[in-house]
Amino acid sequence: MLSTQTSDSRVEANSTLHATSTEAGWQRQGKLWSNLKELCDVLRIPSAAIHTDEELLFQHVQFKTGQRIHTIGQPFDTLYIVHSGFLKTVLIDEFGNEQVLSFPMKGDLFGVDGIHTKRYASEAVALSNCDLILLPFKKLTALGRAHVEFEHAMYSVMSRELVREQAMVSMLGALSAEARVARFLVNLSERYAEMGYSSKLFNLRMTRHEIGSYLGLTLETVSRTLSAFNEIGLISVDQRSIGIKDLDSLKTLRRLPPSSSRAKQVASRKAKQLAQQERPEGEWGQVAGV
Amino acid sequence: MLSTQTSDSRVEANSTLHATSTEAGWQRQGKLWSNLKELCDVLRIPSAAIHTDEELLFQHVQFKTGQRIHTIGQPFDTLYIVHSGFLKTVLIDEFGNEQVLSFPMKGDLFGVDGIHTKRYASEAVALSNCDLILLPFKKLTALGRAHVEFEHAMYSVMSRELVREQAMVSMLGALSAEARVARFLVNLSERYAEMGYSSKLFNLRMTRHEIGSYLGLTLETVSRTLSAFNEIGLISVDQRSIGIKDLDSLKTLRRLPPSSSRAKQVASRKAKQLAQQERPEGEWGQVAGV
DNA sequence: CGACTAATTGAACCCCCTCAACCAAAGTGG
DNA sequence: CCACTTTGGTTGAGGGGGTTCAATTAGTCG
Repeated sequence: MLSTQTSDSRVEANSTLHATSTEAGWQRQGKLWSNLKELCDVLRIPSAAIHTDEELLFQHVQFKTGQRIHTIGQPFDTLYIVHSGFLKTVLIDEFGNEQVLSFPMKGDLFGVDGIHTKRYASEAVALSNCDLILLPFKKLTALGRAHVEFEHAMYSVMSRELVREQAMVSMLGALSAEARVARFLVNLSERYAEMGYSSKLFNLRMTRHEIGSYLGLTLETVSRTLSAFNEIGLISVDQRSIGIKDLDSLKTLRRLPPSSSRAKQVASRKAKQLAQQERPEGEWGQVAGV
Repeated sequence: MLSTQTSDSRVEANSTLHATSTEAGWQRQGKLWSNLKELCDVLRIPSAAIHTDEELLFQHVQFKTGQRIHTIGQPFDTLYIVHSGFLKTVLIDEFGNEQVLSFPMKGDLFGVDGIHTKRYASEAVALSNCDLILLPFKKLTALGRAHVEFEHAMYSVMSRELVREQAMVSMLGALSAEARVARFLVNLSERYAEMGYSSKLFNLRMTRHEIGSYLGLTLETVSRTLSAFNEIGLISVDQRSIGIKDLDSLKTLRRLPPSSSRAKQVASRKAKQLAQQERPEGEWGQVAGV
């Protein structure tokens, strides 16, 4: 099983470049520079039309677990692209409470919120050792003028971020706690798959508290929900280790419809063998599974 | 199942003659074209460095109350800037439930979510008669290459949208119903002020249901909260008419985790409403009841 | 090994939702 | 003109989903 330990930069099979740093490249000095094509590849931007003879290079920078990449109010001048590793971005309210906004990982762009006010509106913290590509905003705008495709791509990436935020708003506004946790797991699974890791077995990089903050729940509710999913066979849980057992049920898990359907706690407790549903679409899907 | 008035944009017999005095200029055909400077002004973008001799013109288009500007999945090619009027953007889930994402009004940009997938990810509906400026995406990118300031401004506007969404996520994830409604009112008040309207007395353009959807609450909770604010003197409410009475209290109203903050508000209420002890103890926190 | 953080689990509470009744305003049609 | 319907808003009663408080266990690091 792919232990989701410190990120392994060799997972990128598409890139033909020689692996500069062998593995665990972050701590030595990691990769130091990327060219434009590599940058586009990481961002999942079609780099076909990019002039590969471009001289432009983009600096990398490494952060260790717990380090802060930028803080709220700090003057903005560069965007960050995750080359490897895991992070969180948080808002901090007037009482010092953290509100997790996102969990950037490979291919994700962050820092965009700083463009408007020229100061970062959020704080980014490394949840693991990270290798980030620096994308100075000035260089970005210059690139946009030089390469039409790149300009379009940057708009596209920012649009993608906006759509993602919209999905978050929709989720927070309409879904039950169980549905939120289920979607969170499915989302994580898909992102791991995109990154070349196992989508069925992975380790969470964040605490229950951070998950709860991200989903608008308390850490206890997150823990309970994971335990419930474990009991009914949707997943297996052991601390940070998550095994996806029944992806379809997780995907179709919605807000528990009105009241007629069986209580969820009953299902989790004793409904291990009553896996029948007479409805065309049991909102809980196949419970039995294994 | 009931599909909601598909692209048939014909609305109720709203004669073009009878003018709604609030927003003049939309009727007939309103303004037909804006130049770049006007566009920047509406977007609150510094237009100093813009060449005023620019030939480029931007077309306007008018929509009447209830009409749909774009739908989910519709091919994307243009952004919209609100010149006058009020709208809502919504997501529609698999069961047909609307999730309100934003209430665009003068100076706001929408349609950005369509850039990424080349199809609109949300639906925009006019809540009043509207005058919109069309901003074809191709024209935008061309402008960005021609005018450095404009390119920066567009990034800035998109960044602003992202920050706004982040604030929504934070609110939905952490604030109580009362705090959400209070923030919503403060936010509305400020936006009205920016637009030159009164910040103390205005009419809501949206239903309780739409407010609730936007805030992640039910319409009943919104209604009750507004009534409660009315009772303790923070606002005055009469249907769609809102009067802001105590802006500071609205601004400082937060989640009430400990009972201390509740006690404060109770005291505030008693101080202001000592006269009436007759009515049954309201829903406002079960002060003495139970 | 202790000290600390993270996670699990239980019990009680309460905020908000659900369901429901009622009201007001604005159409609609006779 | 007035019944009738529709839409939007208010308010009440009750229940439940999630929080809060609290105790226990597991994992981590000095």
